[in-house]
Amino acid sequence: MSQRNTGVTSQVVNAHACPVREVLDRVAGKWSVQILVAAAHGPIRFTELERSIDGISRRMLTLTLRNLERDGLVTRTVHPTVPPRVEYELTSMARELYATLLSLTEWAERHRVTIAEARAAYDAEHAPELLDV
Amino acid sequence: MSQRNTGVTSQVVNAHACPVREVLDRVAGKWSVQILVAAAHGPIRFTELERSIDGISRRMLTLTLRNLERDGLVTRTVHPTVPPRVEYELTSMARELYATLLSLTEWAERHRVTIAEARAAYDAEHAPELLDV
DNA sequence: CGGGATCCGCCCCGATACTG
DNA sequence: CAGTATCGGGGCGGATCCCG
Repeated sequence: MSQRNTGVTSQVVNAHACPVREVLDRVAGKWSVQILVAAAHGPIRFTELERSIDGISRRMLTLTLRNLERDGLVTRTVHPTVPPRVEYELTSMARELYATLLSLTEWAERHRVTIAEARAAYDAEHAPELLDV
Repeated sequence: MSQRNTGVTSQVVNAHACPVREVLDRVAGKWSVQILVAAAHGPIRFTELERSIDGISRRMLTLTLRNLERDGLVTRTVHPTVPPRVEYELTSMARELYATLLSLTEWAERHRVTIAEARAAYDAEHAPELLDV
């Protein structure tokens, strides 16, 4: 099967499942969201993305951009100038998605502390048994 | 460092980054969302989850539930009856998250066709070069 | 400048078997 | 019924080098 790999396992299998997975398969990659954020305010060049994201490798930047382009979330425009100039821009579809992600951001910030506490409590409850005795 | 693995790489590194990643790290797992969906309407037993999700292994069901529990998204209640009876239930925090996921669902369904077309176009444009010559 | 190609480690997840 | 333990594959992502 000549199906390309987009980032998270199995497109085919989960197709029938809830559509949320479709979104997640597209956005759950380690860098996808940060790229969308960085490109949210207008066209941006490859190197600008590379510097603004911090920690990303050229490889992953390229791969993630390709996947986003493939899914119609970003457009890639090549300006055939002497030093090559490539600009990436969000599609309207991607800008809608970006807006939607904001409600997730909200949720995360509202419950960030609670989650941290829940983790600490869980770890305190389950880890010591290994060291204690 | 005794930090547990929750599903998607690096908690520490991305802590400073956008909080969306925090949510995704928690939900991007292959089964997390389906479990949240299955448990959305009320307490549900382990085996009920296992049967209602279809395709999930006992192992992954357990692991994903543990992570959700650790993050405070589900509660685990053990009834010490003769055949053991364990019920999982969403916390209010998780129900809020579930509601938020609905806007993602919407987005996915609105653009599902467009995305599929974008993919087909991209693949048609980039794949043939390998076979053609 | 904007990539592509390759090698490799790590973690996610599946399959199977065993337990209280 | 509700898990745990172990083995193993696959793919995501990092590092490095090379190209037009």
